[in-house]
Amino acid sequence: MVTSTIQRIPRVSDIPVDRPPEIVDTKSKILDAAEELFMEHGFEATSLRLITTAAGVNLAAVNYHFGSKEELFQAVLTRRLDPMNQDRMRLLSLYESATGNTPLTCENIISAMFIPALKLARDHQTGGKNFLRLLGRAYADPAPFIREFLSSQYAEMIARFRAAFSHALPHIPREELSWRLHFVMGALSYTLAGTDALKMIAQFQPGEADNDEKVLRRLAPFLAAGLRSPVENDNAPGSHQWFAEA
Amino acid sequence: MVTSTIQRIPRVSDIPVDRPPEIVDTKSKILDAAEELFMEHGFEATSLRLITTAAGVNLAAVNYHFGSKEELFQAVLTRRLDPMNQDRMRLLSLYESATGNTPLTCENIISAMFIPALKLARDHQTGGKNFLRLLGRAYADPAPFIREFLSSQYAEMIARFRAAFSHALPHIPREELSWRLHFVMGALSYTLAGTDALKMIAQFQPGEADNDEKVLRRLAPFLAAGLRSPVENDNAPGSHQWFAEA
DNA sequence: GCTCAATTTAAACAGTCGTTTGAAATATCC
DNA sequence: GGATATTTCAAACGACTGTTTAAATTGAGC
Repeated sequence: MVTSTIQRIPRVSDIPVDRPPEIVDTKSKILDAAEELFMEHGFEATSLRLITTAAGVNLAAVNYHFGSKEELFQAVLTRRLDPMNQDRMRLLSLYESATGNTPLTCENIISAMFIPALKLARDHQTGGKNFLRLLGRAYADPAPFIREFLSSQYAEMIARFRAAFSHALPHIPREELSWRLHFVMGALSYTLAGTDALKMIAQFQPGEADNDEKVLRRLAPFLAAGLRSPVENDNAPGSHQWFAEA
Repeated sequence: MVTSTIQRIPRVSDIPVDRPPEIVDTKSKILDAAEELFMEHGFEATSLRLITTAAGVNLAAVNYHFGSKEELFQAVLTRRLDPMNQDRMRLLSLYESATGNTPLTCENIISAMFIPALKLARDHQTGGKNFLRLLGRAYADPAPFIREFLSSQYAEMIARFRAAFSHALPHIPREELSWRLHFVMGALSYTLAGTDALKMIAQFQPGEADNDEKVLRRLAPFLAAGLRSPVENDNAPGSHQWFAEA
């Protein structure tokens, strides 16, 4: 019964990679260069001169086309983030209509979150890999304008997925579920951001093109198990005490 | 049988908070101010003039006592990170000797990782809360000198805990376990870093002093469930397909 | 071909950055 | 208490920052 619904669920390859026809105007050149350099050095450490030189355009072009460095950064993020979150919500709706009245599984919902990210990770042409790392790092950036921007960009998608998880896991209290969803988002962004930080913990040979995909294939079941885990009752007999107080 | 070993396990309150006797020399004043400002604005966005003004010392004092801005940042990290990781390993050894030949549970090992972090989170006097946020953000910082520094600082602790998890979860392949440990570290650092980012997903009222503790109490069981989850076999019948290929 | 708008360009703006310098002040030792 | 080492200080260094300006160039529309 579960497998019958899963078979009707679309595959990654069904989702077309929309490739805009090689735009080479100044605005796009700046966005591409900025995406790579912001990813590599972070927002503060990347100067406009570095970006405009790499893009082969005049220094003043950034302020002319985007207004300021901050607005350029937001434009870099929103160019891919907005379509990705739209994809996520569309995919979730597709799953829901495919399964009819039977609630989605955690795996379904996580797939709806991860597949659009995977789509970017696989898009070697348009620099999607760069973007995922940039996004993961933007999450941890202390700059208020970045936090507020991401917050507004994610608000709709988060609300949508929280409702889906709430449906799939009716026995988990609302507040607990919010936290678990936060953990999922955190693990995802951290994992996407740290492609080279992995050397710290595991020694893998980088360079494989589909590395991100392999990581997400391990991360998804890990998170699904966490989402489904029974809610701890502090005083229940037999439960683990974790960080017991005096 | 499990509970019998757990009862012998030390409690958080058993671990003394060592409070150095209010050092007020120039070096410490700089470290304290730098810790708070680096946490608030990040490494690049924090100027030495901001730090020295806040510390009430001369601008040249940083270069005199620490050599450079980068070395100051490393000193800020190492001041608390090194003792915390030592605590973690000591606690893990304590658990192991307490349970004798019976392998530790995931909960035990996670406790050994989290309790020293909690100890800092509770240490309102010496700015431990600031430090945890700073640490979480340093994880995601793209600056190579930060990544290399953290990598060397964590190497020993990570190896120690990987061995412990390998003992507790013998059925999980080595590479899979490395990834899961990475997910645990990521979720922990992301959670500690994002005290205000939480507003993005869940709407909580901040200001509670023991907020970090409450979060970790939810995060620990979530991660334990992920660590223990069965290893997925891609082609096994009945297993979820996740991101099915064509 | 002329007009008017959009875009690109070089140059300069007013600051801030991390770091260095050499003298002044303080602490330490015999 | 005088000599010596350590620490503090104000000032300046050269380089780099995001942004603005006004002139030069380009592109359509008619």
